Amino acid sequence: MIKLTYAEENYLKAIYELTEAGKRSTSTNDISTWMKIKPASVSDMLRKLGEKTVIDYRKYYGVHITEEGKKLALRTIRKHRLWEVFLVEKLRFSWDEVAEVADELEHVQSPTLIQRLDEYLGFPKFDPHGDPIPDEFGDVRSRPRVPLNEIELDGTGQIVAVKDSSAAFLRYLDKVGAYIGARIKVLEKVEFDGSIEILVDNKKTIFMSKDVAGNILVIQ
Amino acid sequence: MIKLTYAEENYLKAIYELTEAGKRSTSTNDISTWMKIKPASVSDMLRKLGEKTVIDYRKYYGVHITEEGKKLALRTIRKHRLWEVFLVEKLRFSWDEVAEVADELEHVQSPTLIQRLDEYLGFPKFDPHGDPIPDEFGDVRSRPRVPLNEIELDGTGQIVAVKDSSAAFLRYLDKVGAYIGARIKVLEKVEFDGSIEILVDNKKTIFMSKDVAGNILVIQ
DNA sequence: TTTTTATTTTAGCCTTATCTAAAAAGAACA
DNA sequence: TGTTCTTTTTAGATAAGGCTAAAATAAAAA
Repeated sequence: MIKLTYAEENYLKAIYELTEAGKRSTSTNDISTWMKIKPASVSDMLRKLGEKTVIDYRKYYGVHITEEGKKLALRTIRKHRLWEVFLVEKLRFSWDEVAEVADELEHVQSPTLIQRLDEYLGFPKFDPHGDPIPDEFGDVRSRPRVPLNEIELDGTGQIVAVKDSSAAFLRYLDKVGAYIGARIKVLEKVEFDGSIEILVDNKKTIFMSKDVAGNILVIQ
Repeated sequence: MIKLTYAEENYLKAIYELTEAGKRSTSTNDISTWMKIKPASVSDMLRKLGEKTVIDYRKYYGVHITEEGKKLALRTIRKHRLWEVFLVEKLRFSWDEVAEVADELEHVQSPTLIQRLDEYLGFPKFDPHGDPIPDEFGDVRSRPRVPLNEIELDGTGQIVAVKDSSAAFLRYLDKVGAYIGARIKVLEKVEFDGSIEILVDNKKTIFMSKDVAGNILVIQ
């Protein structure tokens, strides 16, 4: 059985997240930027993760995650997202405050704890940001998600996630009244700048730039 | 503001626990045995904790905890015991399974998290083992606790804690029907071996050796 | 194809926290 | 008061995970 340290778990999670977004590999520099750790340190860690066979690592040619690595990364992500649900639903955290605390909680080692937490929360399928929670076997039931700016005029959908999940952006969304789970309808699409007007939950209209809309993911 | 590492927090908690039991100081060897860490490592850590002014440390003469240290230790203990309550009351852990998981959870750094957890649990005053939970200022409202074997014949009381909280001992107690919170009455005290017979919750009688009774703490 | 630039890796250093082996200090006893 | 035994500390090693500076490699430009 492969054992990972706290730091190794963080790297593997980062690599999974960076490679899941379509690309199949990622680079030392990307990981360095994402994790705010110097490239030299990243190189060294990639060597170690390669030796533990959770990634495929060819010097100078980037990183692919292995099946074994994917399983371990998903286990961490599952824990992270379950804790986020707990923080928001049970402890009244707002959805832009949970990431930091969940980053610590996700490393607590106890299969029973996670099983029980999952059960206690009613086996949630999505975290407060709308990201899917892998099941205990690492399976993710994901629905196709489309950036809001790509929805056609009069098209409807439900906000399920954001691409940029910075606290600032999440606060902005809360402020204007867009939140995960909101039902939306596209009322207008402005040709020349790509900005749009949407109706939220059949009661409130919001105007947003193309950039903002591009950061919001919906299912139809 | 004094910052402690994960390991330093563990040492300080151990020192607090070892010195709270009446004694005002503890030794390198005691800490070593308690924490299962070699004396040489303990010595080194005591030097560091001394420099951080959370303990008074004079080489070869044992350790006293300072006021500052006591405050920090109580903060960790508060977190540990709140998590224990959570695990037992919300996640159906049995009270002999929680220590290990709580030892990890107690190091999560987030004042908000602990405040909210406390509130969510209804501001409990005692953990599942009957030990008091310090409030956010480090105040402990503790009642005088007496070993069960010291209660006089026909005396009554309530089980609030155990001295030896090993999983084996806790399971044994559960099995015979003695649990934290149980109301007890001493029905008989056998002179020659110190064993006793008690009535639990006015319905069940239990016979126990002096050793077992000495490990059970009650309030009168 | 050569040169320049950008990326990545290696080498060497630091800190934390552990260990073992050896030395030092204190306690117990003759 | 020495001598022996126990406890504690120091010295030096190791492993993890970070850093900076320098070297190596790949990619881009001339």
